[in-house]
Amino acid sequence: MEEISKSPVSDVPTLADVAARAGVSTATVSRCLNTPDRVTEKTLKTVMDAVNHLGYAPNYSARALAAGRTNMIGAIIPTMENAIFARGIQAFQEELQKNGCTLLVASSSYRQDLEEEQIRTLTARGADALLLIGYQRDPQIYEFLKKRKIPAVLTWASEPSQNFLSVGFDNRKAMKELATDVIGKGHRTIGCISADTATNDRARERVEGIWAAMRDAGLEPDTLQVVETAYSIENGEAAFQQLMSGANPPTAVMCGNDVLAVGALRAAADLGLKVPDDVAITGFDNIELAFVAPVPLTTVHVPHRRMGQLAARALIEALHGRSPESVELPTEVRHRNTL
Amino acid sequence: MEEISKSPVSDVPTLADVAARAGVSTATVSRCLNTPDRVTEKTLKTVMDAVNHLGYAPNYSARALAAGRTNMIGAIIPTMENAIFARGIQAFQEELQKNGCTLLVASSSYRQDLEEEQIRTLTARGADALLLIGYQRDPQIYEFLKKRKIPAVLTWASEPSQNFLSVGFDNRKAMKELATDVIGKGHRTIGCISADTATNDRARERVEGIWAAMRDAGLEPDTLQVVETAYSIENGEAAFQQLMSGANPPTAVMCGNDVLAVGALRAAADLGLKVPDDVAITGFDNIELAFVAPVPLTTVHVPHRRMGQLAARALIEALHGRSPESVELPTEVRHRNTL
DNA sequence: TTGTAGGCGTTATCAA
DNA sequence: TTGATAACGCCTACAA
Repeated sequence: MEEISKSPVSDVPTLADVAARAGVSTATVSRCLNTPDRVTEKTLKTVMDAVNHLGYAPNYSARALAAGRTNMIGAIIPTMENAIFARGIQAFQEELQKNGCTLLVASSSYRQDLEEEQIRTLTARGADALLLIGYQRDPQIYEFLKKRKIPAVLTWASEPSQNFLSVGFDNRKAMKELATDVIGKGHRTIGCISADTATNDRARERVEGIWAAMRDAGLEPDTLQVVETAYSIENGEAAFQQLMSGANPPTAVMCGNDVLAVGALRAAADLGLKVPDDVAITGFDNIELAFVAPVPLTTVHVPHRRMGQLAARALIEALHGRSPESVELPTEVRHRNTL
Repeated sequence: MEEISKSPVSDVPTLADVAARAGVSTATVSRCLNTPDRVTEKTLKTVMDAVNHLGYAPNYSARALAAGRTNMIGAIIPTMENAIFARGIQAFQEELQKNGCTLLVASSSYRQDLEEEQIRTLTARGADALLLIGYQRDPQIYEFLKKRKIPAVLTWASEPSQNFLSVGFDNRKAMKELATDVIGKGHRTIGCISADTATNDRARERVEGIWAAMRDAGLEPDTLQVVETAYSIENGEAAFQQLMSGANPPTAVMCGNDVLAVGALRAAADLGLKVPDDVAITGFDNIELAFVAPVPLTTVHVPHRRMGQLAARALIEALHGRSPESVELPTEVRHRNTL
């Protein structure tokens, strides 16, 4: 990595320039910009005229340094590639913007070590607050954030201990509800395609939700055939094939998300299996893919946009020194044609 | 919008703290961090020990203020909601990260006025460089960037005049190629569902590509039936219905992107039309949706990830004071089952 | 190789 | 209501 050198500074106007032109002090200009009510209407006008004339825009680095606050909020998400997080983050960003904050993003590629690195990077960059996905991470990270007094909101999950601010939903409950429906349809041999349950709390809770439903129905949870794989259509296909070629192929395959489910759907078609007659398949998230799929997917609807919006509000609240409450959003089984 | 007040500053270590602990000056610490080669191995070790012990992390606001550079690069995209931009932006971010830069994002909701506002915001926030989508915008913006000496790369398009740095592809050529195939299949009555051609250069060029192919084939371009609408599956459905209920329903409907095409596909199914027998439908972008669609979509493949990566590199080059060349990436018609 | 010291553009405290 | 002025944390000539 080489040094980046900046070309000779272009002369962008500063507070001092505005002050000079308006014939006031820089302090007054600053007030006009930040607390207009603490200034005479007349001086305000004079100053704003100067601002407009010069095309002045504040230097946020300087402002951040002086004020100890950047108005930037960071979000670290596993990936930007699929619609799962995109919708929520889009809403998050819109809400931030309404409140004068800018979004700083980083992606962790579903890796905990990278996430930790990103957290340090974004905080060093001055992120005033952070949006994180899920709750499972090294306790040191939480200590770090606490020590630095950086509010964080955990999303796409409901933090069980309630020790942290979270705006999300109960993955376990949501999946249990769907699993109960699956079992209600008479399925007794069930398969599951999941993301890595060791590091991904959302994935783990979803699997646990299936187990819970099985127990409630008097089924032996151990009979759930779980295949763990990374989220992608291709992996969903492979996992489905693996499940169906086993000794005791499931009659229903519950997938950790819609992307995997679409893969399963394709694999089923390749195997000549009719969905849902030969095999039932379910998803999770209710992204576009779900209702555009070859067979419209029965899945769990998650209020992504609302979650992003509320997460932003919670963080803004926290930055205002208030103590926002965690919120658990409702999810809802969306019945379509694969169950 | 209310003031955000920060809680009493948590004591995060500063350069001075490190210097004190290592028994050197702040200048030396700064050198250890930025130009390790200009420092004794011994002092480097002493200093780095202190850094680690204190858990020091640089304050980027201060650094930015002093150095006149933030190492943040902004991207303003029409929307983060769908996969069209997500894949490219993800790659862009990954490449930035490799080079020590952080991504700042804003979305313009496909509105030129908002985009302009975002450009000003991100530059005020200190973005060293910018990624923009398309090339059509108020010339004043380009002047503004030039005056501020902020490198910008135009993407998802090839800037025709070659006056600006761009890393993208030729929308016109790409769509012309696809249209030529459509015509080659014998279609003479063609429809087109496009985004707003007045403000969206990519959309406009794609339509022009169809016209060009028609002219080459001796067809009258005016006979192309164009419906303009915002990108969404629902709008694609509505537009398709509108086209098919016209006096002279097309036998082929070329869509401005895959999202619209999927909508068209659904509408066709609702109307009881077989694709491609009764009507051909094409997309653009080749996002996941395209090959998962009820009928796998014939579309134009765009190298999104490569584009994002090269755009990042171009910007980094520019920040190093070099003059990167624009690059036009090849696209390629992906034949599947809807034509 | 290292230290000194000025300055980057704002904010915010304190007087006036 | 306004104006001086001291931070804010770091970088970088310039000296030593």
